[in-house]
Amino acid sequence: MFEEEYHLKFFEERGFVRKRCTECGEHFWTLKEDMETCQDAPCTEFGFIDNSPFDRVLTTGDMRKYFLGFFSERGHTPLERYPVVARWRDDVFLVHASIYDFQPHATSGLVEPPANPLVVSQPCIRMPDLEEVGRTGKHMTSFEMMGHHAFNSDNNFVYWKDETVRYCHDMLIELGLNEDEIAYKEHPWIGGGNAGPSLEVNVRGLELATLVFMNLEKHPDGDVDLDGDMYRPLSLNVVDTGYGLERYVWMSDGAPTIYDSIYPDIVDYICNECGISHFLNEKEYRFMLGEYTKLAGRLKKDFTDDELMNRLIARMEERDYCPDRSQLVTQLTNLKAVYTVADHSRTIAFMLTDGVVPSNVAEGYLARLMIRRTLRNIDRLKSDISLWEVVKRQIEKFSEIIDTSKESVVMDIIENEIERYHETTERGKRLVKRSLEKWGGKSIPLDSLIEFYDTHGIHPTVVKDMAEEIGVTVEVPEDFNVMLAEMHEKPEIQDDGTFTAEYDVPDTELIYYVDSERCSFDAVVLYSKNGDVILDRSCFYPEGGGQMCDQGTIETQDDSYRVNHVRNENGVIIHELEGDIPVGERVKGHIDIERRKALTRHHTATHVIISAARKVLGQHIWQRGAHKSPENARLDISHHRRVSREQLKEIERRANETILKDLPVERETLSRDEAERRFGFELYQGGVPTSDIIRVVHISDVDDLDAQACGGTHVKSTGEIGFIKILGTQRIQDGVVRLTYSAGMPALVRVQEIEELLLKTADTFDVDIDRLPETGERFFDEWKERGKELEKLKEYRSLALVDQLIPGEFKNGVEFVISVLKDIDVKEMLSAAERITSEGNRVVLLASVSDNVQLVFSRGDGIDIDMRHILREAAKEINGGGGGTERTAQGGGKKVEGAEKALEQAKESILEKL
RNA sequence: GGGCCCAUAGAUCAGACCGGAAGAUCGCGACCUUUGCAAGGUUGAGGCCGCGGGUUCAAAUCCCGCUGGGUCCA
Repeated sequence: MFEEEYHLKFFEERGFVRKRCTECGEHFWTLKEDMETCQDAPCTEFGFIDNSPFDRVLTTGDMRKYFLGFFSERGHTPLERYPVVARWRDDVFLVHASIYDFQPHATSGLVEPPANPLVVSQPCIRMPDLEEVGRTGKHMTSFEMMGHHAFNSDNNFVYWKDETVRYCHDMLIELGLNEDEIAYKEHPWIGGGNAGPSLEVNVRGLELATLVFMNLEKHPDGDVDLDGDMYRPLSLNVVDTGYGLERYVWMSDGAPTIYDSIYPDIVDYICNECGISHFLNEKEYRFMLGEYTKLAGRLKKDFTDDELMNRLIARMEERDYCPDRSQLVTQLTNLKAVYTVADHSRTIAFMLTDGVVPSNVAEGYLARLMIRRTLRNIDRLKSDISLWEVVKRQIEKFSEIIDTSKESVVMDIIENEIERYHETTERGKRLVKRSLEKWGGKSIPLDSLIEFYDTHGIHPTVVKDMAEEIGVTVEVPEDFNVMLAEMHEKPEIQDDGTFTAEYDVPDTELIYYVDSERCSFDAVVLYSKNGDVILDRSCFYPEGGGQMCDQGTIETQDDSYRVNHVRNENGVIIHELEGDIPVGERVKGHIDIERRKALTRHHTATHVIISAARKVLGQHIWQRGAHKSPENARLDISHHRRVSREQLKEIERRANETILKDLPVERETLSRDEAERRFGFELYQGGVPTSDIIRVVHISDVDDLDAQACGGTHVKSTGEIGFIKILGTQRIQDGVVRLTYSAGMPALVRVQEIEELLLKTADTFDVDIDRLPETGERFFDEWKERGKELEKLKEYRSLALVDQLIPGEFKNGVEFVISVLKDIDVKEMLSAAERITSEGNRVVLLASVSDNVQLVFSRGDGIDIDMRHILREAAKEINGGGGGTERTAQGGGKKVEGAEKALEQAKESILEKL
């Protein structure tokens, strides 16, 4: 694939030869005629451990600086790194590669890239290799991808394959590498709807960079077939390179594992705390670990741990070391947990400081997953090491690239997560214990194991450990995870086929941006079909940014049409009305200005609220959704705890303070690039605009600057909002809190309503509203007391009832106690019947008449009749039914006048059966 | 965004599948036993069975909605 694409001038000039890897069969370019393999794992074993090919030892900071410097000197603009959570994209949660920063809008050509060419060191998070972390010595969940990118268009060619490879090659040589050692492996690249040729840069078993040349995009009409999908040439050709920062550092110091290279201090700290010896300056130990990493890197993913261990021991014995197998296994198992904690803690640090709030949904879940995994590993190490302590060390260690300002919030979040983890494990343990008791020494069935994990979050290994403590073996199938995955599998959601229609009209002139107070306008009809009317210009604000649309009327010379809904389709405003207006007609539009004003107040109020919430709850607050109607508005924010009453009142107080200060609400139209530079990604709280030019709305305050990219309508100054009343909070998801509030007149109306409710309630109790709480409490207490008293009295009454009913009528040696009562509870009748039938040879047939009829039939132990049958037959007389026990049945019906007859009938059938 | 689960006494949970008088254990109070403690015994208090509807003669139990919580997956 793309074979012809790889014959670069650079390769030719320098005398590279194209070879085929004897292991994997892929082609690669090298200066060394006799190079056999592609120099990537598993074809080539790591050859840099304790044997660095570089001429210097680098720290992560050194390498980052070096790389950025190298490319700056060669005309690249260095960029600040982006957050690890991809707020500007809706297709992914986390940044997996440096190019993600510029997708989809810069790579598609819709938006200019922030610089061209550019260089960045972008922290990335990759979860798919989670299980490999700590096991292979090289996998990490977070890493920095250093990348230099160039965006080539028809009228702006920057550089392409040749220069890219040249840069990479020069840099590696500058680091002291012998150029003979480099292999450029051909590796067609497909992903994210794009494709193109790519070269992997491999040295001594490690892939040091990937140079991707994106020049194709997926398109049904394309004529390039890749894996069954059709692709066509891209208008923009993008140089997408990725250099794994940590790998350079690792290669430079040749540590036995990447973790020992990147986090030696953290690894030491964890080992010390857990009492694990990890002395890399001991020759035998260092050799062992290095060989382990080499083997783990060389063997394919499906190796068994046993095989690996055999080979490792064999290698050690070659050196005349005599390892103890079980000790080795224990040490490596412990190390795996240590490395996992070291690796995950940095990922957690990146995620939380970049504003991810742990949750059960979206990227929040990924954060929780990392935290739980880490805590589980800490548990496995049987240590009381504090996760917060490790994360804190990571934040400090990587302060050059991690935001240290959020420490206190991050600590609070982690503490909260630890608490929850412990609660879940405790609850889980109790559940498992009960289940083990229930299955009484037998193994727990697989279904229960799945339920424990899927529903209660208890990992099967936890169940296994607990079961073994009490001597029960539990089999956890090897493919447990696969089974779970299959369970969750569901049919793919079909594209519903809806598409936005293309209208052949120019974009509508948006009057509401120019003059937000204007409520009537003249316009010409450009299009009208099925009630969808398009004008050349409009005041009508379409539904968007969580703000409901305007309503109003459009008038022609003779008619007036009500505008029910307004929408925006790619810059064209569509007015939905009942009927059509001929194209070309001149019309007058009027918007419902009161509705608009209410919407506007709620929109600005939303900005005020989010700013207040940030101050009260913390800088991690992020808008997860918002809705503004004329009556009220709601704002969903990311937050890890419930918002307390006090915090709520404080947010409300601050919001109203902002109103009282009557601060100007400023609108600015900025280039995307400038807006991002000035305000950061916090601009995109409400979503990411697709345009190059952004409208930024900000409320200037002395100590705060709330800025958002926002297309909604806003008041001129905060005083116009009048008054904000928070109506309530809701936790709509774990980690997401919804605030509902009202602004302006609707807020007052709501306050008045609440006052009404209070007054009405106070009136019922005949007290002042101030005394309502204590009065309510008193009434509730008294109500409970009376309930208890009533219970007692009824008990007495049932005693009296017994005396009143006996003796009954004797027939066939049985004493029949039969009575139709009035307003007696079933409970009383049961109680009386129980007493009566406990001695003598008695049958009790009771009915109580109120709105309906309740029956209680009971008999002494000596009489062998199923009272349920008797009762069900009798209940037919009152259109009812019943049930109970053989000895005592109860039931009832609706036909009050049949009560007597029912008892009579029951007596007859009992006599028949005696 | 999708799935699953839970809410009953101060705490932990039965009861729910299959509707028919609200239960256990721990904790709390009193008394007994004991020099005292620990422990044991006797006994008692403590429940809008999360909220609101519906079905039914009858709902903790079945159905619907809501609220609060847990959990797995993308």
